Amino acid sequence: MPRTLTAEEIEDFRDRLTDAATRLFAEKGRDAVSMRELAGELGVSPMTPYRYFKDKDEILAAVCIRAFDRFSDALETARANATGSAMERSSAVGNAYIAFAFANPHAYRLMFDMAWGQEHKYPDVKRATDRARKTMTAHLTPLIKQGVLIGDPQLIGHAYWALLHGAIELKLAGKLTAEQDFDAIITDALTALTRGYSPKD
Amino acid sequence: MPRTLTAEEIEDFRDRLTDAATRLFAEKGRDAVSMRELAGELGVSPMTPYRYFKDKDEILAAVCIRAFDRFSDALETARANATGSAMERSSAVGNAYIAFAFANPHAYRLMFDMAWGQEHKYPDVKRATDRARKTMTAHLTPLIKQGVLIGDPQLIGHAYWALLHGAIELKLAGKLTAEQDFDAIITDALTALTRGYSPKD
DNA sequence: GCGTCAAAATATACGTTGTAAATTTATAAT
DNA sequence: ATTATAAATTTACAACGTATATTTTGACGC
Repeated sequence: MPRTLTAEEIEDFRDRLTDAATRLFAEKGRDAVSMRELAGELGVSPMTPYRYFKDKDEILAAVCIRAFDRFSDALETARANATGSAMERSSAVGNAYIAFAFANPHAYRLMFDMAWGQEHKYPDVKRATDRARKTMTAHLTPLIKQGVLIGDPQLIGHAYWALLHGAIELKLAGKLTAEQDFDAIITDALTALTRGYSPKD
Repeated sequence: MPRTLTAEEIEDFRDRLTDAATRLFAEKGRDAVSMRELAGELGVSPMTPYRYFKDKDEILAAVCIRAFDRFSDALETARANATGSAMERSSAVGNAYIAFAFANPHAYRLMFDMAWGQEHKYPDVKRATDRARKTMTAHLTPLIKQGVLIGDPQLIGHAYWALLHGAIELKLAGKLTAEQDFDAIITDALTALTRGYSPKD
């Protein structure tokens, strides 16, 4: 009988390949990295990755999931380390969101490019997304409980999410010029949105 | 002496090819349409488009510019046809924005995918973007003049832009589930943002 | 009208891609 | 040691964008 790969060996290979893919995608973008280059990075022949991943998309999905998890980690850490009022701690989460996106633009883009209407193919992507969603909305509950913000936490969370995501995408896509400064826009818009969700006066 | 193409003939071919590309990209997405298929659509050999466009990216840029122009047209038409208060007419522009994005998801994505940090290569893309930017902010000026909204029109315009764009991208990327309904989110968020930019009570 | 010359169009070809299929290598059980 | 087979590699293929080579075409001087 031949040697068979253990679950740990499989997991280890997948991890190493996902790490390499994450690094290379971050440097050059998704389409600029070939399967051959990816395999070469691990010192194996071009077809070996296909024993561990169905195809390139599945590797992409793994990178996407990892990115979402690092993202969630970053937000949770930011919140855990933040001090001050509930509002200040929530701001720290927002800042961490922005910092992650600009520190990892390719990964950030991949997180929202994966699937495009076929996310059902990779349920783990959905799981990672849902974790991030919870992370992004959880910190709002205290604010609403305290009456600092008024409304449905889910709706408020997604409003902030959409605003941050949109501003970041505009910036990454080069749609904001020097005059349309990202920091000025996001500061102003976050202030307005927060004011809109605040109680009267 | 051989026959040489007139400026109109060149323009005509470019138009026809851009139209075909727009249609095919809309159906199948950018990467699913090959140069060979594109040429076949016009009944010419695979290399003929290269006499009229430098490469596939330049065709993409042309499609992107056309999309931005149709987009600007749609917003301007919506505003021109809208009746009621300045606020109601601005809402019509927002609705037209959303309608365009969901009616032309691939074109919409292409508008914000083009370039990614190398938009300087296609100055016409920037021109088309700037027209859209003006269209999106122009209708806010009356609102500010009337005191319905308070703030810098550029900043307010980009806040709405970011919010709409972000929510649309989240929806198109499949990040909003049934429970996280797009209409509920965008309605709530737009209301809050508008309230945030409104004078005190 | 006819050969001529260059623009326009096409045909061919190349390197690269993702990956299917065929082949080789390596190892656990007999 | 032989054998069976998982794992890895090699080979191969179709499709891609496009560079280069070739053919077609039509306006000009004669």
